[in-house]
Amino acid sequence: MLLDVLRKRLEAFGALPQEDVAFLNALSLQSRLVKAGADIIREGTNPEDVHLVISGLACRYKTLQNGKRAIVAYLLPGDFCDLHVFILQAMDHSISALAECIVVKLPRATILSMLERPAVARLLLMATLVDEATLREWVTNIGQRPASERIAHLFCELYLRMRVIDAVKDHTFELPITQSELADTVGLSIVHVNKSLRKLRAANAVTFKGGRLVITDIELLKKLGGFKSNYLHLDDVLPSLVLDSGATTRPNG
Amino acid sequence: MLLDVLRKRLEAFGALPQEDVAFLNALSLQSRLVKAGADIIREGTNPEDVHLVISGLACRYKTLQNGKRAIVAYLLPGDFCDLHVFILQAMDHSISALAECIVVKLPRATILSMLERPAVARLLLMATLVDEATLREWVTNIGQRPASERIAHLFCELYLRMRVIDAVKDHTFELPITQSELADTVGLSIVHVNKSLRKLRAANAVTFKGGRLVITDIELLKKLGGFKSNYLHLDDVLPSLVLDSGATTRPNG
DNA sequence: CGTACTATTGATAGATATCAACGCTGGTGG
DNA sequence: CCACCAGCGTTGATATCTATCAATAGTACG
Repeated sequence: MLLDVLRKRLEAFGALPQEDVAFLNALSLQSRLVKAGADIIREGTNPEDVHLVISGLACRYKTLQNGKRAIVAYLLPGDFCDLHVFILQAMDHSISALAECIVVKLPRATILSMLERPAVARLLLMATLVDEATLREWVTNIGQRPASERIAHLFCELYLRMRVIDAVKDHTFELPITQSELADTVGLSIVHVNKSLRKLRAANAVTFKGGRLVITDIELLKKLGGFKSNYLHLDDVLPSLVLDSGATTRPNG
Repeated sequence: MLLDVLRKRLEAFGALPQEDVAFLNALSLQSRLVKAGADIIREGTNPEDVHLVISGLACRYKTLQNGKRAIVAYLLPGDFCDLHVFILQAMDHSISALAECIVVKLPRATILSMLERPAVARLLLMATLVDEATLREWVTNIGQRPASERIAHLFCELYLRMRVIDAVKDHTFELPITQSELADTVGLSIVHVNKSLRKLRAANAVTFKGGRLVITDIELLKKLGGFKSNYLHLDDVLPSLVLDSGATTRPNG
């Protein structure tokens, strides 16, 4: 089912009643294929439907008057693009596909029927609040950490988020972005990102190459990035995710 | 009434029915005085009540393992500290009073009764979404703009937010923070903040001294900071706030 | 086989941080 | 009342970090 990925994402925060799962499965969906590099939603518009990423990778971004671009969030499978169209008038940022994406369009009526289900509504709200917490962490990361640590922290976060949706295999996951996009994410120049990545690789922490991230030593990476996972609020539900899964043995992990 | 400031904040996004205003006025409130520098809520706790700032100035902040501090939001009168305690288990950041604050404690039951009123619930959700949009803007600001522009942008934002709660008199408002706190907000060193402030003053854009901000030329300040107010989503409701109020004439403003 | 885009590297320039010193202010205790 | 102290603001000198520039190479793609 297309919405499996949404269920997986929501259940990371808490179990979902069987009837709600059935409800999700019964929805008829209209999906759309978006090519890498294409915009899914553009700033200034007010989308008619709500968009949900099913596969691929997308990002929220802002373009500055000086021509620079800031990537302010990554959207993984199961993430909503624009759940706020109900409340706010116009998009204050754009959303673009970093890799080819499958996106489903959920009519507003569908969303409203989802919100009528308390368990679903609660988990949706929770996901929104975690998005906000993640932004606070990004402000902290970009504002206070030097280049290599900044990148290490981002990689830790993405690693955990990818694990939630079962996208990590053998300490490796697809991260189909260029160094240029990474630079726009962490607020560094391309060249400096390149050199910082080399440092992280030399430290035997992580290798990023060809749109693929190989975590060599997650504990080291966490230490380098000063990473604490509490802001993702997975602790209570999925303690196994919070603890490391690396080569080091952790029987209760 | 203590909650006047909340009403003012909410009505910045849309009118509130008379009966909802009456409802707010009828609430019995327990207020608390917090000294400057004291924590209102600390990371790791799960507050019993929801806190709302009535007067003064507070901030959300995070402390890093390397001892640095990041200020990730300012809380003005009418802002909630921890509306998310219903959903998330523990605070992932702390909240501290920058100046002496009056804070009211709203029992969870009170919040629930507020959420039962559609107009109030809608405006609360809207305020939450604007908080998130503001964080995206901060990520952009800190990540992409050089020092002076970064500070100019922050000042523009605070100027608009202060106007919403009628805290701007004569192009001037109280901003009771130190340069050190400003540095932790924009991700710069104290010394560099000091020098950047001097530049902004020399440009005749803004003067920050003694916890007070005097806007000399708001249009210039906006230009320096590359400021676009759309992310605050005041456009539809309070267009007069969005356009300039400065010496330059703008007949259709 | 060009033509982009991406990655990489070294050299240099520019921005920001750190260090150090000083003055100012408000409070505090003698 | 005065001496002292702590926090804040200010300034200049220096160190470090990061950006920019330039060149090269690899890769995908038409």
